[in-house]
Amino acid sequence: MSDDRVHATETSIRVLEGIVELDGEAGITELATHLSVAKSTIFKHLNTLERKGMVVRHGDRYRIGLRTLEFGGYAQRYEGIYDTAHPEVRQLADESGELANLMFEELGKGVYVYTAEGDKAVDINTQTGRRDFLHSTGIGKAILATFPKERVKEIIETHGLPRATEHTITDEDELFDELATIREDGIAYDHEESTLGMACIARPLSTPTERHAAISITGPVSRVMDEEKEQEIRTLLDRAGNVIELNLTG
Amino acid sequence: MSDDRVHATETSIRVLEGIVELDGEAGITELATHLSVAKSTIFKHLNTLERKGMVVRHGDRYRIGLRTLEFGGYAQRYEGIYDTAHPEVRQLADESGELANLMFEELGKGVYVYTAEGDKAVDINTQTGRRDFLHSTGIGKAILATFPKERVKEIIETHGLPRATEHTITDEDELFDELATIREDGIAYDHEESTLGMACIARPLSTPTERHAAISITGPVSRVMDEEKEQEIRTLLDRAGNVIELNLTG
DNA sequence: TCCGCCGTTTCGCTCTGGCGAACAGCCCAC
DNA sequence: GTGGGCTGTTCGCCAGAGCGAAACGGCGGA
Repeated sequence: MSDDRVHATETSIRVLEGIVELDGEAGITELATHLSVAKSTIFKHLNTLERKGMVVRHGDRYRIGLRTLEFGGYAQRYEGIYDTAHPEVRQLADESGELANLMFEELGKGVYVYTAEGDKAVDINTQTGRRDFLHSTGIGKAILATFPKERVKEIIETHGLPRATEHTITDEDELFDELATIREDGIAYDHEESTLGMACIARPLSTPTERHAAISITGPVSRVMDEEKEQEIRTLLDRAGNVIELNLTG
Repeated sequence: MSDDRVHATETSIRVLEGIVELDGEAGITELATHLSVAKSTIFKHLNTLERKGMVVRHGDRYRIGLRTLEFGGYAQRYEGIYDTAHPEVRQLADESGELANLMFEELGKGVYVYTAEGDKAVDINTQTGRRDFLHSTGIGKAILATFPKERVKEIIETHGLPRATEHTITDEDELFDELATIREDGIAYDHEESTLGMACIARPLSTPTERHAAISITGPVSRVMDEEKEQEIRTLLDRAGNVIELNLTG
């Protein structure tokens, strides 16, 4: 590992990040002050990014361009898991009526790689590509449970255990206890740990690749945690998980 | 328009493009020869891109990272059209059983921003984020029909009218005639113009934003072009289009 | 064991990315 | 109208960074 890096590329990416941080839309001066970089610098970067479609301008405002979506599509597709898993996740959404998710780990955080809405699903902004901490969601904890203790410690070191709600697990020991339970049980729960009022039941996927992944169903506590419904969801997750794992090894 | 540009950023993006061109996965030397750039240069760029999650390495192979998917999500979301249109497109897929698409124009090409599969849908690789020429697909022609003639000429100048199949329209005058028909009719057809055996019926969306868009249903010629089914699809597209346009202006 | 391929590192030279300041266009207040 | 303050845009300079060529090291196949 060396510190050979291309500084200009980093600034360009910071420009993209800046646009996101400024609610997806920004002007040149706005970005310059937000990132503490000279206006003229931002100008040049936006110019090149626009030329490549990574950014698009509406008048004098810049937004993230659809070109990024193209690259995103490749990122999805070239993980074999996606192809076999996404129809199952969609079916999960149809059968449960709730929100179904597929998450991959990357750089110690969780990325929603596919999300499907059932007919009763709440309109929470869980959208494709979103990144989330692993410790504060059920689906994230399911992924963490598939990692060796060392790796989990590494992740905690880099990202910490920030609190999302009053129920978020922020204590390291408590987290390790929880992960042990998940490993035994094969299922992870999330009781309002990432969003108040929302619960989530998740199942890790054991994959032949280096990519760690999990699937989950999310919904309002009242619906998802109802004893009968909970059993039904566990069954659905298990079936889907088995199908995916079977197709992957097959 | 000036030629102020950040060369290093362009190389970084070319690296991403290179990975895609090499079927989504590449090594350093491979990329260096493919892009005619020094190995050490590629090395540095990949290092930087990896640190930012734009690229991910499995052993000594590099792939597009999921970080791009995150940016892609923002690109989708910050077009108001997406939020109101994507549930309708999903419903189109469910009702027709075929493939339903939502396309936006960007930089003179068409981007599939949302795609949904019905239960009989063929597994063609029309995936989210894919870019296509506008002249050689039904949904693309629907978008072209919403542009003034000048803009269409510009697009032809930059991208040409490359042939995809023997049925692709490659003559400029013929294309303009076709676009006139589409404007009158409100519906665009694609008879094996982009893929042999496949047909597509599309409807332009008139939006209050600068983004030009269209929706379509795609399937095998035998199914989609059946007279009865064709009428059904036209009705479905019209209903969905009206709902979307109503929600956008409302 | 050697050869060849690949990723990694080193090392200069050149060029360019980044800055600050000046310029230009727009809109609003007055 | 007209001036001030906000944009985006351009100019020119200089340290430093991007890039290439070549050398290094590690792995695997012949």
